[in-house]
Parts: sequence; structure tokens; C-alpha cells
Amino acid sequence: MESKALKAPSCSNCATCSQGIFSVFKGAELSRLSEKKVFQLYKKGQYIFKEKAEPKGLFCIHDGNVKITKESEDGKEQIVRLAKAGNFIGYRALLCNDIYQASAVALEDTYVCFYNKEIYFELLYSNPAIAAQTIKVLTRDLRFAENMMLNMAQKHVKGRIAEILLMLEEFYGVYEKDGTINATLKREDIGHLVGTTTETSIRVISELVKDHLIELKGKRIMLINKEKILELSNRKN
Amino acid sequence: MESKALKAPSCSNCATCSQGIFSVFKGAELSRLSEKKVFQLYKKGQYIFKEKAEPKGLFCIHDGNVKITKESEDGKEQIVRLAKAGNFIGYRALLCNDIYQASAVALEDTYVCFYNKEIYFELLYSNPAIAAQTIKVLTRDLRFAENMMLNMAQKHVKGRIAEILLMLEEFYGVYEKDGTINATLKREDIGHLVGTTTETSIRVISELVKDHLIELKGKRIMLINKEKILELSNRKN
DNA sequence: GATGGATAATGATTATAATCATATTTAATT
DNA sequence: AATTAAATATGATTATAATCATTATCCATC
Repeated sequence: MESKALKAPSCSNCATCSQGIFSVFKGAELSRLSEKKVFQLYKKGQYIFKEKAEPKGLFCIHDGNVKITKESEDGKEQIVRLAKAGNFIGYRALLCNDIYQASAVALEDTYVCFYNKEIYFELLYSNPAIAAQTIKVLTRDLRFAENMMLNMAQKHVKGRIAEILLMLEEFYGVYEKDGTINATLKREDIGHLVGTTTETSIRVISELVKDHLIELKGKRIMLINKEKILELSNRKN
Repeated sequence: MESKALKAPSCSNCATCSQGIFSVFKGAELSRLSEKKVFQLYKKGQYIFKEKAEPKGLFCIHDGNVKITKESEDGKEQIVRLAKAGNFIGYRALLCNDIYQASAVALEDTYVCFYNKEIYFELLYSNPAIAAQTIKVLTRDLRFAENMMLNMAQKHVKGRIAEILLMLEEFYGVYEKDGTINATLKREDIGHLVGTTTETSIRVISELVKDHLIELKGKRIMLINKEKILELSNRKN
């Protein structure tokens, strides 16, 4: 599988990336960015970057969803973060001159803008507002990661999954037509998010359906009793 | 318990904080920092700051060890990070203008320098190198947090504790005289680091002693078979 | 050196989730 | 439409760790 190079949309009139690291750019800087970027399609399941590889630049998701995963020594996958349109990925390794500590995989067909690191660092050093924005993004990631630590360390699988479902709805939003979460994660992925097996993930979600806390519409999930889900996520059993 | 205000050591000839956020400062900036800082002793068990409070500034540990903890809704403690002399604490909330998402507790009698946020932000905005240094610290924290996510999500308690012991030795170093880890964490704290109960933490550590992977010298722990410990931390059982 | 409080150790029982096995359903591909 | 593959579902069994209970040890302080 090879990613395809496509005609890139201009950064100047792009609405998607407006909350990310580059949100502080305007006019001239935006067109400077646009000039050198590469626009690519990664098909569902394809790697955008791989753990242990050396970063060559920064990615911004134009359309699609991505999971950031780590692999344990015995081969199990852990999803450490999710990313959607407008999010940047691959900046942690880049910023501390490290190899990637995690991989990025397209959860569906995903369009990505790539900025090589020279451009990124040139802009980072020339514009203090970008540093500030970068710091903001990192602190948000750190908060998320530490919440996940607590989630996994202190809760039983049911509570963890309840919390993750609330997080997914918050992060991806809902499809207005039917109220389902705007993302289609497999049970396996949900398991990899909360540190459990696929079977247990399936069982717990089935239970939640049986107890009328959630409903399935095809592959998609709708939360129908958020108070109870929140309650589940807060208590241990 | 109230923290005591003491005569502060000068930043200008302080060796401890040389790897932290302020490591890029020199001469005039260092004395500017020194002028306004407050030096305090927090006794063992005392809070340096508390979850949900509003940050007033930045702390730098001059001497001692600190745990950063979060509390789950049902009252269980999770240690999300450890800090030692030279480390800064309390910057995450400050940097994103958030309330504290975690508390800081002195693990032993600990001396801390406090810089109010006005000074910190003044220096952060005036000196791009500090922003870069701050970014470096945040990426390191993020890497740690994501490793911990994997540790907790994918491993059994024994493997988690093995990994934490290696981390503790790496982070605190060993006391040359007897080779023990330079920190005295209670079994309870170790449990709170890896998301298990005090009893299980005690049991696992006893097993490790019985299997000659570690040795206890009073309250202190010495790793005597690191290869085996590493192996334990990598496999699941 | 005795007392009390914290920390560590250990046992018995129960709850939780992993593992292994096998269906069933759904989606993808020819 | 038929075939295959992937994803979901469910059952039985075992492994792991939580919980509850009790005892032992260490330390600080009087």
C-alpha cells in the first residue's frame, strides 16, 4: 500500500485546521505553508508513520480519523490518542528530536497535509505564538494521557468503556440525523483504548445495549442514557 | 500544617535546577528570578498544591521528592508523575490557564522555590529559549504518561511493578554505599503508581524478594537481577 | 523500654477479566 | 449470488487480583 500524492487544498482558505498548531497563522504565512506541503491519501488501515521511525515533518489531518498506537513488547496494541480532521500528529517526536514512540494508522480513508520539518521549525522559531500554541496542544495531550492513566489504573473494564464512550462522543461529536457518535471504531479498537481484550470489549458493549444505556445503529454507537453511563464511569462496579 | 518561609538560596549559584525549565537562564535573568522567589519547606506528607485549585505560580524542587497524584471519583489515588530535586512542578495547569488537575505531595521533607506566575510568563514570553525548554519538558512528560498508559493497560501487576522498579532506579539513581534506590516509597505508593491495591503491591514485592530479583535494606529497595526484572516487565506472566 | 500508630505480611474468599473454543452475523470480493 | 474473510457474539474454564480479615513488624514518642 502506497499513499497517493494529490493536489493539495490551499491552507489559506482551509477551515479544518483552524484550531491546531498553525491556527495563529495568517495571510503570507499561510501561503508560505501551502507552497511546500504535500497532500496525501492514506487508505483505511494504512500507516501514516511508524513507531521507531525518524520524523521528517509534521502531519495535519484534512479529512478522516486516525489512531495513535503503541505496541507492547509482547505485541499487544495500545491506542494512546485519537486524532480527527484539524488535528496535527507526529509533533511530539519532532519537537524533542526523538524517534516516533507510537504509530499513526488511518481508521478510515484519510487525507493528510504533510509539512517538512524545516518549514515547521522555521515558523516555530520565527513566531512565538506558534510556540505558545504548541505548548497548549501538548498540555492538552498531557491532560488526556494522565486522565487515561487514572481511567485504566483505577477502574474496572465496564467503567473504563463507559468513560471512553463519553470521551468519543465529546471528541467526535454526533451525527445529527441519528444521534450516533461520528466515528466507527471496532470493538477491537475500543478494547485497545481501554486495555482489554476484544472479547471483553464485545461483552461489555453488549451488556450496555441490553441495559439500554447505548444503542447500536449498524456499526455506529448512540449513547441513550448518558447520566447512567457517567455514573458507571465514576464508580467501580 | 503550614509551610515555612525560609531564606532562599540564590538561583545564580544553584546547581540543582540546571536541567529544568529555567536551565537556559544566565546572569542577570537568574538574579531577577531570585529576587522575587519564595523558598519554603514542605514537611513529609504535606500538600504543595491541590487538585482543582488555581495555580498562582511555578514550583521548583530544591531538595526532596514529590509525588503528583490524581484522585478518582471514588476516592482512589493515582500517582501520575514523580518529581525530584531540580524538577519543576505545577506548570501544566499554569501553561494552559487551567485549574490543577492533580495534587503535589511531599514524599519527604522537601524544600521548594516558588516563582509567581507573572515572573514566569514575563520570562517565557521574553525568551524564546524558555518556550523551547518548556516544550521539551512537556514532550518528556507526555512520553512518560503514554508509556505508563501502556504499562497499566497491557500488563499484569507483576510486570507493572517490575517496570516501575526499573523506572524508579533510573529516575532516582542508586545510593553508592549499598546500591539501593535513592527513594523510599511505601508499598502503598507503589500500588498507587501501578494501579493496584496495597496488599497486592506487598505480595508482589515479597515474591520478587523470594525469587532473588530484588533485596530489601530496611525501607529501601535494591535491584539485584535487572535482566530478570526487565524480562518480567516485558512479558505478561 | 513501653505504648500506640503506621506499615508490612499473610490467609481465605470472591469478583473480575483473560483465555480458549466455537458459533453467528456482517461486510467484502470474486 | 456465492464465497470468503472479518467482525461480533457467546460459552466454559482458568488465571489474576480485589476484598475482607487478621497478625506481625517496625518506628516514633512519651
